[in-house]
Amino acid sequence: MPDSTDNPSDTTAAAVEGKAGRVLAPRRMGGGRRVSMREVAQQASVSVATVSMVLNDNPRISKATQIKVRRIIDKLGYRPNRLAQSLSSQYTRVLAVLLPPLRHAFSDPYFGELLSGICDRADRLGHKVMLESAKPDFLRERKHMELFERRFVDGMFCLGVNDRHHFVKDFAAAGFPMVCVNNYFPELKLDYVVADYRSGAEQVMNVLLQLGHKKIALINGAPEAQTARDVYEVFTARMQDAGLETGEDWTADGRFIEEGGAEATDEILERHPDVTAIFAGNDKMALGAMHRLVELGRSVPGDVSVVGFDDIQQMAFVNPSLTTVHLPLYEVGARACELLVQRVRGKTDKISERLATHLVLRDSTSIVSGRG
Amino acid sequence: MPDSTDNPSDTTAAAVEGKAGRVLAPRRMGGGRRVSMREVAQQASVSVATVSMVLNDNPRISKATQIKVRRIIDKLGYRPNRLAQSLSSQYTRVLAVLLPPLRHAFSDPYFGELLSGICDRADRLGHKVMLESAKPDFLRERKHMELFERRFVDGMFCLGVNDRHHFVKDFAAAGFPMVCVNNYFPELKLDYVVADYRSGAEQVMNVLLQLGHKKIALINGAPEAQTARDVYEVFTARMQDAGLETGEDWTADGRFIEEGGAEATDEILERHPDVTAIFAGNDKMALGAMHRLVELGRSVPGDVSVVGFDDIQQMAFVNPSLTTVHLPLYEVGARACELLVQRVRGKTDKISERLATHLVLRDSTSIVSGRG
DNA sequence: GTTAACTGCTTAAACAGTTTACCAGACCGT
DNA sequence: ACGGTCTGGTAAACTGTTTAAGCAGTTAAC
Repeated sequence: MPDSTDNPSDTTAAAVEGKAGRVLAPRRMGGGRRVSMREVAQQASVSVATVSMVLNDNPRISKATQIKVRRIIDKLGYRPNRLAQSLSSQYTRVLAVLLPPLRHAFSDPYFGELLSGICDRADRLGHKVMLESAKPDFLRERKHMELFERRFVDGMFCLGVNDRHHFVKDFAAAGFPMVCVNNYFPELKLDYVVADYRSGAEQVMNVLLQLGHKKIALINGAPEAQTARDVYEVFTARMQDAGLETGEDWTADGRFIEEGGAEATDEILERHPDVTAIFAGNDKMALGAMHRLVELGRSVPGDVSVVGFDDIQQMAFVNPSLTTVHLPLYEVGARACELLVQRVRGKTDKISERLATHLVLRDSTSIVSGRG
Repeated sequence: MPDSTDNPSDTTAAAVEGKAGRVLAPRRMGGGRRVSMREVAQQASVSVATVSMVLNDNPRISKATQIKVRRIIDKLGYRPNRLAQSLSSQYTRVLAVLLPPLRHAFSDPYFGELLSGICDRADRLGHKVMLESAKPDFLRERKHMELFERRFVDGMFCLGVNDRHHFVKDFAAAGFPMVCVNNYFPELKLDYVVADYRSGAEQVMNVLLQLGHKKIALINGAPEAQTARDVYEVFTARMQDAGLETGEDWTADGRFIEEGGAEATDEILERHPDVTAIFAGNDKMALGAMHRLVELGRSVPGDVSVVGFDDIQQMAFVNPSLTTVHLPLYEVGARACELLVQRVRGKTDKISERLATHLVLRDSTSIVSGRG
């Protein structure tokens, strides 16, 4: 297929291309001729300062000049260069989202929902969003600080952080706006927006106890996260309140992933074959648990009820559909974005919010079976 | 705060500040004192041009000066301001990802995987990634062009685009680097990287036919996408090759979502209650189909085999685990990123690639049942 | 009728780098 | 001793905005 002559005998195509008598000449690729404020000013017979003020709706410009300049702007198709704007003004109007360096973190619907909320709201507030992954190298080279120091961004969202991530303190120390999204650090005084994990866990325990379950296990993820500890505490407290057996051996770590949920299920079944309900700290672990249970010949919810947490998209469509706690992740992201923008604009008082959660009853839970 | 006397009782600070008796005074929050190239130059007793050349490893700088300047840079903790860098140089080193305006697009693992690949590779290549959603307003206001014109970005990825998205032509017309990620336009000569949908579909058809299926239905998404048409064409061709019944009524639109997959399944069952296999154009529709089948009392794969497409994360853990075509979405994203960066750097010859796909056999498929 | 305030715009100094053109001194051959 | 080529560096122009300070001309105040 060596086709050295391109488009032979094609005389019409170029003309057909249409619109603006093409053949835009050699000017460097990247679009025609860039128009600067200078040229607008010249054509309008005013100074660049005037053009700038017109663009910023400065009231010191007369109506007449406004219109005259705007007309020229439209005529020339002028677009202000935002690098220059940001350089001389205070703001970049860009926010960064720092994601944990998990394998393919973006494809996790949990982070996806948060991200959706952040991006949509940022857009509405006139901000751009930049993505970063908190890899070890990234942090070691202090790139998270560089983002601010080199004026890439005005503010930062931290997702999926926990007590082991000491870098979260750096931002506050340097005075850079940052908000933790869906996690918090009671002792650190950082800005945050979270879903109400405690309330969600309470609702789960209520329904499981009401269904008559007495042998309930908890599969949880990183205990380094305050939200995970919240769930654990509620679980333990409610079991004790009900006078039921609890403790370390009724808990297993599922690392917040499907495989982990499956393995944790093995552990639990080994220690307590008579378990009748499993409460998982997120939906992915719940899915792993259900999968393993079915593999081992236990029916869900017939033999064992399973409850998840997060309410990510697919969970309404797995078999059986999963009972879970709906977290308003989209809203958490959106709200975090609003608060961060306020911070960037100079708001100084403490910023934190807790959004309500609610249980979604589906088919993975049922009244305890005979032997329970 | 009327402070008519400037810097009262401050005799030393002003002198220390250096250069132009500054009076930087109440420096706004956002980290301590920002160091500029100027100050590095002064302390090192060289010109700013020299400092700039040191930073850019210009060979015209002597080893001695290199070291001297770098020492000062480290001492002062100087970080070049990238707004100024981008303003005077050619590049911003930022790429944009344009996502379709689907409800909560980010939480779709399909886009997530592509995004992961893009971001990881961009990071390695020294580029930042910005997120945008192609909402109607966004396009109407030509914000997709503004991103380039206002020098926000050097290049752009388009995800989830199809023939209805006329804006994809705008980039090429204006000479802005853009690459289509996992879709393509045979007649448009745009840069793209795709997974090999045809080969994937061939593999699916091979296995279904080998398992003895004769009544096979296809649930597909937007026929406006070339990749979807590829799947459809292979499906039809292979059915005809095998002398089996095919046609419009053996196909249904599932809009690429779970609900759509479920509804499409209803349609198909109504038209052909004797169907023994369903081939879905993506995993979400396959999940919806399985859910509906089970709901209606048909067992998977006992009564009906189901095959998906994409191989998104959770599909190994649903019940039954889904047989599907693995698309190397992460690699597609990563490769697209490499190609886009080449384009940005001036590469001019056509850029396009097709990455291999392979079938992943799991538990949602089996040999055709008795009556088949 | 002079001073004061306001209007509407301009000038020029930031902002923080890159890059081109030039220049002084060292080195070299004749 | 003199012109030519390197070397390593500098000064200045340039990127495209914002914004503080300044300045005519008009109006209002006393």
